[in-house]
Amino acid sequence: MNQQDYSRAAGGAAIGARLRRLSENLDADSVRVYAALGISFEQRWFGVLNQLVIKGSATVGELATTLRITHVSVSQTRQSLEKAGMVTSEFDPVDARKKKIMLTAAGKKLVAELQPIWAAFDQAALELNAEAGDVVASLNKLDDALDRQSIFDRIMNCVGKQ
Amino acid sequence: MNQQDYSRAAGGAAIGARLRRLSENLDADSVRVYAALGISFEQRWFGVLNQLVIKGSATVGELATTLRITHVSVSQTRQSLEKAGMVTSEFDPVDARKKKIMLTAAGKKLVAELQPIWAAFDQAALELNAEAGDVVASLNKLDDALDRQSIFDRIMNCVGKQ
DNA sequence: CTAGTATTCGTAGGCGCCTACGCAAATGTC
DNA sequence: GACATTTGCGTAGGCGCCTACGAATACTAG
Repeated sequence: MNQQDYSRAAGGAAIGARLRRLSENLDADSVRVYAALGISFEQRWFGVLNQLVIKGSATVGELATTLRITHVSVSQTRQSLEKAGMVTSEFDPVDARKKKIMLTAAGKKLVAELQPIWAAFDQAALELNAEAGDVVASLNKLDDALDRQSIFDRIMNCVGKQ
Repeated sequence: MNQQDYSRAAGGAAIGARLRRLSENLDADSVRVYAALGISFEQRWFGVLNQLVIKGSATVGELATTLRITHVSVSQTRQSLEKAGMVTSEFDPVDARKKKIMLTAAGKKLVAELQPIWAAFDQAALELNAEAGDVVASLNKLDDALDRQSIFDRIMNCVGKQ
């Protein structure tokens, strides 16, 4: 057996830990990439920054919905980006509860620097996906399966049947 | 397009976020399961507890290696388990640097209660895996591919080629 | 035996995300 | 117009994991 023994052997209850470890490894390597290229970029910025490039501007709530994370997380990312001078925000004149976020000049410059790196990510992801027998397709199916019935429901059913 | 649009469309740099979200969903549902069944159990205990069942006892370093996490994380989990009265620990008489961890009576009782739930997890995971077109096999291949060449190396290669 | 090195575990603080909760602005109801 | 409800965003604190660093014990040369 190889070094993935534990993850591969420990059964269903360990799958969460396995995915977490995988995502943390990806994040850690991403951080190394940005550091190696001398670009000051935090991993958590990606989603928001990427969306701002696409949409031009967006509110906290819109970003949360699109990125499928909480508005709290978006709010924290906004603060981080704002502190770093990459975005600015202003209250919507029509609805003062909403806060619109947009790129600054520095933010646009950063994004421009990031484009080739993100392209490299895409390329590497395609390679890896091919080597892994289209793991992305499997993840899509997994997401769909979880939409049909949550893990919670599935487990409670199994427990009930015992 | 469905609600996974963003993750599915945002390319390679978002795959980490996607996996993180997936693992967090799994963890969250697991917490709900234990809560619904009235069992006081923390998700991070799983790896250590599971290994102690298998091995009887183990040191911090051994657990870290087997679980493929840092000794720091194991140390923190040990403290949590010890505080909850599920394990005890003692220094190895032969090598006083090592700390041996073992289940208490309460810990063994907890593990006994958990067995049917972990079995349900296994069952649910098998179902899900079947629905997702053997996502576990793909993850195994992905781990193998990353062993061959890290994400970091792959991306730096791509960046260099541009 | 002693000095330097390696091993083992711990604390401090950070990551990106989360839930719980609070506040202010907008909306609906009477 | 007054009041409750809903909506949008924020703070506080927690999750499981991490890196950086430090302390104590064991090992290795000379």
